[in-house]
Amino acid sequence: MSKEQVLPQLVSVFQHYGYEGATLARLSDTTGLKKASLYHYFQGGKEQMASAVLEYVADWFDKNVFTPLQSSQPPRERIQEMSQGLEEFYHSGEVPCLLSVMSVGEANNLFHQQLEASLKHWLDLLTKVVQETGVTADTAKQRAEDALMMVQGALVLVRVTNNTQPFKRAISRLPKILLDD
Amino acid sequence: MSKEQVLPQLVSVFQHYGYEGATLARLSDTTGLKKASLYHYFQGGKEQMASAVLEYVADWFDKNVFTPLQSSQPPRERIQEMSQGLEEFYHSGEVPCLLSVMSVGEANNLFHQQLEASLKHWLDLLTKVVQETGVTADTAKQRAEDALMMVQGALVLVRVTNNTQPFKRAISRLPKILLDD
DNA sequence: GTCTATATAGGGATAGAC
DNA sequence: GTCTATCCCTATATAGAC
Repeated sequence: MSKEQVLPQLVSVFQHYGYEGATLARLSDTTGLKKASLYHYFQGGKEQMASAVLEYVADWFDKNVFTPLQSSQPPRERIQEMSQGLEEFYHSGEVPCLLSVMSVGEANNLFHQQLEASLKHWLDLLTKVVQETGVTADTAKQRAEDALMMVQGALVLVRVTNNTQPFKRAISRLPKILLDD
Repeated sequence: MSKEQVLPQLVSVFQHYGYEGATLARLSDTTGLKKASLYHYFQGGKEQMASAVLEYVADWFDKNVFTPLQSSQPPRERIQEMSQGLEEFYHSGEVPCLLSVMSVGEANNLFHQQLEASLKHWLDLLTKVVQETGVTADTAKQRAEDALMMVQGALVLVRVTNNTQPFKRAISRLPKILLDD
């Protein structure tokens, strides 16, 4: 068993239970590793596990969402690829967003910098893509913000209503929001 | 000291720390009442406190957001009044949304019905208002969903970026989203 | 109605055997 | 590298005095 094998399982627990709800007992049950074994991989304990989880997800986004956004294709195609990455990650919204659950309570103090950096990076890249279509920097930034709000809001709606349609629709409307079709 | 006096303080703790993060110690510190005194008001303990908090907020929304939405004024004015209620409640997004923080982990099991009912009620009322402007039921529902996504997403963005502008802009754009200006 | 004191369980974390 | 056993602290909850 390696760190890379347990991390996705830890990710899932933190996504679904949040930082305080992600108890060592649950992390242990999910991974099949006893608490002491988890401490073998993460000497910093739960806090380090959460930090590693955020880093893991940030890397995943880099590869599957941010890199496509920076490709040499036309804006519309890049946005399309981003959408595919989002659908793959959030599974139509069935998977809660780490950004949202980790920005609460104690966790928000511990990881605020990591969270803010990730979000701002995403916002910056999106803004640049939109700007390439010829709009002003301000307009581009607002559209990028609108797009992220839509995605984040959709994730909340899906969680509460147990209905994945809002997420699917939000994703499908990203091109319209960003490119003003 | 009465239940009505402590409830707003409990609301604040649950909003900022979530269900698992809202420890009795924090609830005690915030209210100035010792734990045993909190149990005097809420014999069902923390679970009942959370439930009462959700009910309190639902009542507040009924009075300050939902009732205005059902007035005899034209749709635009009613939406304007809803926006004022939202601004008052969320303080430009500085106050996290209970719907979002309570739909995580254990709390999501305990309170899912209450949360879903509140959200669906809001969605229904908004849909009706939009429908009065002459659009189809489907279009009205989609716009209502868009509006709520925008608000919820804005609250996440504000929490993570420590910048209230997205929320203010989201609120100001509600008429456009709902009435398609 | 509010308190101190206390009971009981669960949380995070560590020691040390294998 | 994984485990059992254990430590200490915090969390929820209760008993009973004032």
